[in-house]
Amino acid sequence: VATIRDVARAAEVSIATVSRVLNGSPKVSEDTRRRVWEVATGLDYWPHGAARSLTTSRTHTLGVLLPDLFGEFFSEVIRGIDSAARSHGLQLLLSSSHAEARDVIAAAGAMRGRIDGLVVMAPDGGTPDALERVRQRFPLVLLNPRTPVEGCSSVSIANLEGAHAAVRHLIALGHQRIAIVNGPAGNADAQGRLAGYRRALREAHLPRTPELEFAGDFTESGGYLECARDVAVVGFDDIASVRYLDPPLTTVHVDTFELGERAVRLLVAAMESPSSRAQHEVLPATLVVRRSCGAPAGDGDAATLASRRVLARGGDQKTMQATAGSNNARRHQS
Amino acid sequence: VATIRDVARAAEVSIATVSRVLNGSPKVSEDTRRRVWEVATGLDYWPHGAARSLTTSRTHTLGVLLPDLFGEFFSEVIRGIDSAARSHGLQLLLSSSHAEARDVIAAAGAMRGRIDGLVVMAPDGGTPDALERVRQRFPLVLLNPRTPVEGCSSVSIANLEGAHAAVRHLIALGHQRIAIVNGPAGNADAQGRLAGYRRALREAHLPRTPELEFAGDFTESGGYLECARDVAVVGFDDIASVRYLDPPLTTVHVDTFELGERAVRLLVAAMESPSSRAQHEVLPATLVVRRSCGAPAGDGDAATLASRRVLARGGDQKTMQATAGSNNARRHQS
DNA sequence: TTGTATGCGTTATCAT
DNA sequence: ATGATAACGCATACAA
Repeated sequence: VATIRDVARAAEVSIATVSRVLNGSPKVSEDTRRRVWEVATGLDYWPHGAARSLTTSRTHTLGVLLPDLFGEFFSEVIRGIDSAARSHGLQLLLSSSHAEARDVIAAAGAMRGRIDGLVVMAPDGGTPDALERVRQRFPLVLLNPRTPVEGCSSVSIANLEGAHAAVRHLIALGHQRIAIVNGPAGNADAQGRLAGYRRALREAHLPRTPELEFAGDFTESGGYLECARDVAVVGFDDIASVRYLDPPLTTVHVDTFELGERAVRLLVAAMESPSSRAQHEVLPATLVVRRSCGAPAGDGDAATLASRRVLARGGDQKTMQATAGSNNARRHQS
Repeated sequence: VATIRDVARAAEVSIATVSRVLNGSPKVSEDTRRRVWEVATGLDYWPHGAARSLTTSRTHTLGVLLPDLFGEFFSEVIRGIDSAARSHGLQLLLSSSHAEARDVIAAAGAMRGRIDGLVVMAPDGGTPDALERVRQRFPLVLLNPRTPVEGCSSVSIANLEGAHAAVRHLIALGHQRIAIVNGPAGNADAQGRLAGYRRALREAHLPRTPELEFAGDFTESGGYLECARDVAVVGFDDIASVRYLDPPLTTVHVDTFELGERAVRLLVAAMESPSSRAQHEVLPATLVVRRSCGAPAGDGDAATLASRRVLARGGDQKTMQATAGSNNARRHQS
């Protein structure tokens, strides 16, 4: 509970001098510097953050707004954000569960004067000009934005390309009836993936079947499909646990950790030179072939059989599944 | 960038009146109240958090110190913390990667003046009197403390009881050689689990075999065991993904979400009445029997066989595995 | 009901 | 090299 004034009194100097010592100003005699340090540690003095940032108008803190915290996807995003922030000596002010635009505004408003910049993962509903109001308060970086915001850096996922590669893979394996279990229609990721899915079908001259386009909710249970036939499955995001499924899930891999890391890098850049132009980075989404579409090594029947169980259990958080009915008449009973 | 003064000027009142309106003071005429509100929203005025908390000495923010952010365990803890905090209108200042005592001190110090209370999950090394220095700054709650701190609420996991139940289960199934893949020796969780493990052995009059007590690191790879025999496996923590393993993992279940939730509840209680006595809650750890120790329904052989694969892939974050060589001479080749 | 003035704990701009 | 002192943006006790 000691303030800078207490230290000054005890060290018999002015508070200005104490401040100089604490901030490592060179214009202090070695003698008093030592004395002040001793007194400060003796009183166990801790500077008051709010007071400090009131004068400096810097908080050394980054705000983070997420729609949710559930599951390995967000977990890794935060870890990436934290890692990058920490390497810049920045703390994290976290706030989640922002479904609507005015939630975002409210949360950002509560952060006014407490952060130097903000990372926002906008919710499905999209936040049209709401983000514009935020942007003129502090530097802003968007994570996977539904639509770009003027003068605002962003980093997003190559959803279209990822889904495209996934469906092409299934087609190459000989599948013809290919379904997509997607996210909500308004969701930016979902839209990109749907576009990739459709493009791949188009390129292969396969018909587009509305009944095979499911608008899920990115949850595990959302991945359930009522289907009694064997299917090949490919997921999206490659969260850690899917490789332990049986069979290991073939997925589109996205480096979620890096997603968060990059956002912070862009944010720091924007903070350091506010005049610099906004940058838009896109994280690659690459196909990782494991065994849920049939084993590469030839024991395809067993793998295909097993893949049915994976599907029945549902997918994973933030997971898109492109499914295909086997047209090779491989049928088994587990 | 509008301050309270700008609003006051534009509304032709004093800043005191603006402050009153913003904070919902009743002693304001309905007329001026409306006018101030209009001007404030017109100027898109956002109160400055640091300034506000400098005068009120309240921040509406909780600090959270964790040793790490990796995996489903911490993910759920944070989610629980966030959920409870949000229900109290509190924000979260997050900081992770605190291995040593002085890391904790440093992180807590950086939070001085920015938080109203602190939740700390102390690292393995333990933080003897370091936490004492923290405690006299703001209300403090410990998550799974290695050793209790005077006047400091805590919530921990019934590690001993959980491990005890797990080992008893294995013994009841007829296993005699039971190993434990644990965490670091200094870790509080690890110590409790080891005690429970040993007690169960003792009660069953089974010999204690030092070679079967492995000090792992709570990571997935740490769960690897070089063993060519079939084993039954039981994990600890019951993170979401283990039920999707094949066979589904029998584990000691801990409500990790609630762990975080409770910590915040205790913290809020301590914040509201600083004079109240410290409370120590213990979260139950109950055995959930799935199939990794043999199927309850009788197809034990197949399940035991499959369980070997689970072990070979390693356990999970924050997972203890009690493993047992089958003494029933059930041997299979996968 | 409203305004004035003081203080919250720092940093920074002046002097000295 | 050091010390007054004025901000920083706001809340509040006290006056009016």
